[in-house]
Amino acid sequence: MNLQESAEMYLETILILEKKNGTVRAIDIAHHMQFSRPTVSQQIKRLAADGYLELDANKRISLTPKGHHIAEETYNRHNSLAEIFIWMGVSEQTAFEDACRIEHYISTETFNCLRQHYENDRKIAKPSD
Amino acid sequence: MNLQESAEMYLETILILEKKNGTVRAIDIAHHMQFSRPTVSQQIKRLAADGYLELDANKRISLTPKGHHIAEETYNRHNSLAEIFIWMGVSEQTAFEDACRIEHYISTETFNCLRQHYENDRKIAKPSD
DNA sequence: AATCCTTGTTAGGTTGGACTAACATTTCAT
DNA sequence: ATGAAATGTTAGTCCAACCTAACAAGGATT
Repeated sequence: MNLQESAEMYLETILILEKKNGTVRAIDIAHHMQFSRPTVSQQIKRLAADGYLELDANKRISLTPKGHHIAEETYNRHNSLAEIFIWMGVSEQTAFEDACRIEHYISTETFNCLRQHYENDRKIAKPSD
Repeated sequence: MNLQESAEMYLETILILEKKNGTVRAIDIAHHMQFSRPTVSQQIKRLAADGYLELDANKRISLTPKGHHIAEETYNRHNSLAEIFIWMGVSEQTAFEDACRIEHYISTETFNCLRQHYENDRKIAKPSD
């Protein structure tokens, strides 16, 4: 699989907008990601061609199972990483921003170890103790 | 400052080669990074123009203080992150590979919290305990 | 029905960072 | 000292991912 950061960001954004609005248009993605309409339009076309999403007759965007899977994975990773960083004392904003970049570069192995470590550790003590 | 990943990688590589060989040529960088000679030649020119390194009469490359500072920072971050990941149970290879990508995207704040956490935690117990 | 606003698309440009082919220069071995 | 090998540079290409300008299509209002 191993998509580029860019594609993962689009898919994650679509998932978020789906949860929030029920339905997703290109313009919503453009607003959310702060990209121009043409840029989003092109990327949507590419992601559709690659089977990550589909457009209905009204240009509503929906994730295919393949796209949904990646979106969920990215979304979960993002939130988990942020949670861990916050727990370690990072400010909320920085934690989310860093998580958003790192989520695309961390391997499953390292991510799992990090989460495992966090869960074990949390049982014993808060870092402030 | 906030250099691109690419530039940081060049500077870190130069530092490593400096430590290893004493002196650094473009070809050594090309071999180490697996890039073509022209690619390295161009990037060296750019980094020199931006004041990160200098070339002597024999085209030997040396980091300016500005370049050295970034190289050291990147290098340390790389090694620290790898160390932390390994400590959490990640395999050596994955730890270094992930660290190499993440080092360019993690903020100072998050990096510090991570390292702080690691150091505190290590005093108490190894993760295997 | 004509118009306007929103949304999407097309065409073409820019930038960063890689590439190959070809040329230039330096170094080294004989 | 000369010819070959190694190294560096120039010129031009490619690709991903962004951009703006301009056009196209649809719907709601008057």
